[in-house]
Amino acid sequence: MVPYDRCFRTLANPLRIRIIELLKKRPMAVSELSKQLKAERSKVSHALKKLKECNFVESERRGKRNIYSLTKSVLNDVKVKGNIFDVIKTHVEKYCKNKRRCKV
Amino acid sequence: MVPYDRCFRTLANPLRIRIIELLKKRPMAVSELSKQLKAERSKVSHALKKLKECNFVESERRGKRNIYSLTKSVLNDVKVKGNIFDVIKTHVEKYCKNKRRCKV
DNA sequence: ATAATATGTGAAAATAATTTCACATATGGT
DNA sequence: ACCATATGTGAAATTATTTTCACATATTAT
Repeated sequence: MVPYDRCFRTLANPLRIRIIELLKKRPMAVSELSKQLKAERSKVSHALKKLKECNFVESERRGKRNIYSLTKSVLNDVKVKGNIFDVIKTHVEKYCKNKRRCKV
Repeated sequence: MVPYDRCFRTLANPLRIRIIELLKKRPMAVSELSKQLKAERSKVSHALKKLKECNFVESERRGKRNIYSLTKSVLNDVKVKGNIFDVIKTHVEKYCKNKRRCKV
């Protein structure tokens, strides 16, 4: 079976990529992301859920807000010998072991 | 705008990934891919078309057959300083400049 | 020229993903 | 306790992708 096409599927979406681009600058709450992206709040919520399932982002409660930030997988530089697929493979092996959080 | 979500979209498909995995071994004709994958021939054809549009594969006529092989982008090792997205970016910038072949 | 083999392609049908919206939950302030 | 704010979530409606199939094209051999 193919273990990493789910990661690609999660990345195959303009909104989700734009979220990642925004979070590169700094961690943000859902409402702020929504505002910056001019996108429906619940749309952003759904997008973040999928990003989280693949361990591209993580979240932390701060008061009423949920602050989302990129995981090490996305923030860290890639040190992979191999091609584009090996990069995804590495991500899955390194960051998606917890089946509960990422059923890749 | 997002320039590389199209690449992710193309990779977000089990059949297309399996094709790439097979082509890692050696170049193959459509009918052989179809046989190995136990997938409809025209399904494989459609899949290859998308892979080609994103410059993941290329093809060469040999008699009646069309032999498909992976492009350098997929065969070569990644030497990218950056994260998973920089890898895709590099692919797009390096291999998808010809707008006629890849309208990313 | 005809037949056989290999592949490509458009479009309808089937499936899957995204969007939207109403409602659920959770926290903090009054 | 009640209200306001922030976010999550299920499900229907919408939209996009994949699959299937009939047919088109291309090459080779007879």
